[in-house]
Amino acid sequence: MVQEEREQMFEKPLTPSDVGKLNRLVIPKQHAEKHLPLGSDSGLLLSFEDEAGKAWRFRYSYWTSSHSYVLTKGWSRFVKEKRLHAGDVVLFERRRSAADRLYIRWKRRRGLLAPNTPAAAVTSPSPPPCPPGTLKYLSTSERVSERERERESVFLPMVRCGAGVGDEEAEMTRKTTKATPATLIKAKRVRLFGVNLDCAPEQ
Amino acid sequence: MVQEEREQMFEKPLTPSDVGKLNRLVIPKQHAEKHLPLGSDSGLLLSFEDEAGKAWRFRYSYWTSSHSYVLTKGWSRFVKEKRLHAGDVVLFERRRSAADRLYIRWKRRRGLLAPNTPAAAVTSPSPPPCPPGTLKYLSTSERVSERERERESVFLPMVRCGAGVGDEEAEMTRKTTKATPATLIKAKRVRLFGVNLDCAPEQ
DNA sequence: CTGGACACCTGTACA
DNA sequence: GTGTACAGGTGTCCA
Repeated sequence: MVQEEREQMFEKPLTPSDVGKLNRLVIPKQHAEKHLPLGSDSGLLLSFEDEAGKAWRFRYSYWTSSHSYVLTKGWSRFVKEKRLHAGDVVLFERRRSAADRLYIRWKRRRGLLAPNTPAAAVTSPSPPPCPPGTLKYLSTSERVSERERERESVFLPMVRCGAGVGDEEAEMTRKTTKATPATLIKAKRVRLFGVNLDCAPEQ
Repeated sequence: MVQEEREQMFEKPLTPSDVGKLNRLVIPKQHAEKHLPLGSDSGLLLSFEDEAGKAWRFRYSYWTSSHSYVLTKGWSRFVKEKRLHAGDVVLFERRRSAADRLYIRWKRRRGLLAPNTPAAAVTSPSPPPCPPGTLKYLSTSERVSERERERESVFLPMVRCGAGVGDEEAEMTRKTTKATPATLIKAKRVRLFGVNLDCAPEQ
């Protein structure tokens, strides 16, 4: 795959609620306001590309009741397909040369006993459905029902995932990206990150 | 009371959600589209008469997201006053000679052990607030709040209802009523069931 | 401030 | 496999 220069916007370690029945991801306010300005809109559809080139559309909005920015619609499908769990980390990136291209990546939670060991983390680019080399126990509630396994092929409660390993461990730079200040978002054409985007305004 | 010839449009066994906190009744699509055409309107106020002659106005609308027809505004008050529970059945009728006259009736759920026993069902016509001869325990969540008792007078957790019994068991014919095909609904004056109605368009 | 109304959303069942 | 129906939810608005 061609090397595209991307820069990380932010990352978030997933909470139990982020991967639970609430079907939403809370985006820390600081990151949301710096990188994903909502403007005056109540909601917005954003498209992120995963490591396989698959597009993921998420509804992005602000919940006044909880004063938080959230990804709602579409998020639960992502959680399911990627088999994300609490502690796993999602990373949001954008292409440096074209800020309208958004990317989403993920990595397994670092081992609790070796938090600084790079090898302890498994990232998304490999086989997305199941991280390689990990021994994972799926509780009954986590098991994928037979009827909607989508593209998965392993559904045993205890599965040993494929041997494919070796992935560039994303550099976890904490440096804040030099983001364009929040721009007013209107209708279909949106100026985001200083770039005009075609975002479908809801309804 | 004078014998008015009515015909049943449809009936629906209430689900827990229909009588719960969602404050809405889902009307099965087949029945909605056959008997309650919405036309191009997003919402409509329909007035139904109960067995006591009391008028009940419900907001009737279509939820595009779930592709379902629903009664919303006013429905929860009906559920409360009639003490409806999951499994109870609501019946929607119209007068044969004047299709603009809509009626709503209800009956208690049939006993699970004697599903074909007419006496096992209690219907609406008697004392509307509480079916006669029944000993009913209201859980805290079912209790009517002091603030919106409206016309009710009994609010004890455990109440023994009046002695009035004996009601004609409504014939549960499954025959589909020969309904007028959906007619375009516009503004205040509406053609419904082949009859012009004055329905207040919302907003 | 609270509850009702409202317009969304989703998992499941099923044809 | 895909789409439809709907039971069961959500946050937001507003009286």
